[in-house]
Amino acid sequence: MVRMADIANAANVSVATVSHVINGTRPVKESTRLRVEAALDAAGYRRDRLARAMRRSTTETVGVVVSDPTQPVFGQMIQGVAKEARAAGYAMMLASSADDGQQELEAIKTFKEHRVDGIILAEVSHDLAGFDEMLRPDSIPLVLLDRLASRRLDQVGAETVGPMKRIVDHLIGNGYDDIAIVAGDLSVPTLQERFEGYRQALDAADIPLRSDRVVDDVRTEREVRAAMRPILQGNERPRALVTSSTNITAGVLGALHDLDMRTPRDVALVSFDELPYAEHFAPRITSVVQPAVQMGEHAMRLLLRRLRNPDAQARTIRLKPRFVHRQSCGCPAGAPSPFGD
Amino acid sequence: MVRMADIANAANVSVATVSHVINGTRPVKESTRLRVEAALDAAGYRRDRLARAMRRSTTETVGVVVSDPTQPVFGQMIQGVAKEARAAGYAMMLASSADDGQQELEAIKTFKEHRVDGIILAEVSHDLAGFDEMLRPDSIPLVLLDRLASRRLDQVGAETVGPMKRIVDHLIGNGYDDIAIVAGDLSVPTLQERFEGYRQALDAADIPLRSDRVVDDVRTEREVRAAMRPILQGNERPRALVTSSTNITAGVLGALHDLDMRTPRDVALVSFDELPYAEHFAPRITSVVQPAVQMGEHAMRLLLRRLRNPDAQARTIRLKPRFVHRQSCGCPAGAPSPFGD
DNA sequence: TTGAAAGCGCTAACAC
DNA sequence: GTGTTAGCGCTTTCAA
Repeated sequence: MVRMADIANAANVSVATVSHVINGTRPVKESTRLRVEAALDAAGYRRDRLARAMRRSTTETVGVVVSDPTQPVFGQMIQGVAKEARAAGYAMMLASSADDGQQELEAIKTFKEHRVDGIILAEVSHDLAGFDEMLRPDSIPLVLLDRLASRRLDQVGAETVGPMKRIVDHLIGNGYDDIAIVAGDLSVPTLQERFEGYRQALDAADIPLRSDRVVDDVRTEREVRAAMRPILQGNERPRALVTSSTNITAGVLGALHDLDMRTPRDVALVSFDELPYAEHFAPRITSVVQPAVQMGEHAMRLLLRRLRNPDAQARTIRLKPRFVHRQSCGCPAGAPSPFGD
Repeated sequence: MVRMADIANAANVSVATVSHVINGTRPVKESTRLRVEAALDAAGYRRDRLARAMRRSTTETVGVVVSDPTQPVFGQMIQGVAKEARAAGYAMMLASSADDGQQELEAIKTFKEHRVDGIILAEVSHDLAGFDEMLRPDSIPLVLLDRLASRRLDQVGAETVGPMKRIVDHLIGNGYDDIAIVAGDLSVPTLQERFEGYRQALDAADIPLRSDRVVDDVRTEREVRAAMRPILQGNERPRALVTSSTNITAGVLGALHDLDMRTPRDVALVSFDELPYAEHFAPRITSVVQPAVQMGEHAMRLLLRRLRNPDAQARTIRLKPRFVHRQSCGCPAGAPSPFGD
């Protein structure tokens, strides 16, 4: 690699002048500047961000931890972060945690060793040990994405309770009064919130909450699939289902397939989170869609703001999801979307 | 951050000794070692990879460029790279190129500024300017993923011609003799190869290649959707379709939906590349599935090998895709998979 | 078995 | 308007 010293030699100036030409950090006589720029060009000089970071103690790099980059929603968040990072001249380091608190901590430590300026945690494990340490004000700037925690932290998520209530309301408005929720692991805060939306919708409609209509403590697609089979069989089955995440929806679809059941004919379905390419496939599932790309963008912007102003007050941003009205909720075909989009 | 010098002070040794204790780079007397380790622990020392990289001129970081992280197949590749990188103690920088040669070059330059040890290009733009420069032996180690180029480079891809031929053979074996291919942009090498597989299958079956059965020069899902409508209308329509990528398949599904057509009833369909969660949805599309995670793993391993041995001979790895036999190809239900899986 | 010190490439304080 | 130089935190050579 060609260094500043080489350029300085070629242009007959000091390294200081070269540095100032490159960074525009102090006035340089026109003729000198041109000479330096010519030398820079001729040599194909590229700055060494390592040395620069060393000296300035800022790497202009952010670390992003996601639980699973193969899930489209995380790909979208990554995309959003990457876009804003690039615009601000930041590089992005990425690590995958497999939703495991241990690996997540590991990744954070590695990021710190690399002296990233800040960290974005897309879907922090809810059981993250050493979480308190992150709250220490002298710790590295941190933004939480998707799964939120303390309001003392910068964080970006989607609205959950309201939208979930709204799609359950929609089912109720369609005449369903026996609605089950496949809620997933209720110790996860976001899933807990989605359940809360369901609860509120039933409450508002004076429908009693029945524990045999709440499928919780299921984590994987496979578990959901297995758990749903007995529930969907027989005449006692619920007439409508609400699902709380992509994987859960996938598991439910698996169970429906196993039983050769159709939606909305045999059971109505609405889903929080959408499966990719969902618009092309049957069943066409009425869904709440999180604006994942924008969430990533906001997270990066929040981090940049914090880097510029370390003492800024912590901010929590909740973005509105979109409602996509399709057929699985059992509305008459061609009916206008009750969601106003 | 606590520095080595602090540890050296605390343990009453020189920084050299601290360094050697941490890295195990020279024998240290047991008692000294214990004292240093105690001090390390007490202070919660974490090494500074920046300073280390500065001195050793290796960052133990790799750069990955993908064209679009929201596409599951790239998420999978990223996952594979991340896993192997972590196992080898490497950090991963990620940039998204939007399949644009300009942004791709930009990302590569930024990576070089950050002095990454090597770069993985997942789906290099086929029009990448300055490509020759990468072939220069003094350039930074590089591995191509998915879209391959010169055999003088390390690269990892999936087999294409053979598998494509095989699924077209499968259609032919099912009695279809009027098969169209939705080939996408044939200036993209991987898509060109897939087309070649189609051509070979027709050739082997003595079916003439008709230019009105080749839909090329379509790039986006939207373009495919629009282009397919006239082709699918009327009685002259092909009886079977082969699609060359996820986006193309999505566009075809859109067109089928627009025309209220079903597969395999109105037209049979097989797809190269699979849409995520495809197993849960109708139509259930017979597909060739690339082992994207393993491709990512191999790419990282190839890069590590090159870093250890810069003079190793360039290697091209082609992984076998899986065949997933479903209903869209029009085989009788319950027929055994002709693919032997 | 250990320590002193040079130096990786840059930025910025200070001097002229 | 420009140059000299200390120093960021580490690794590693040389010397003891």
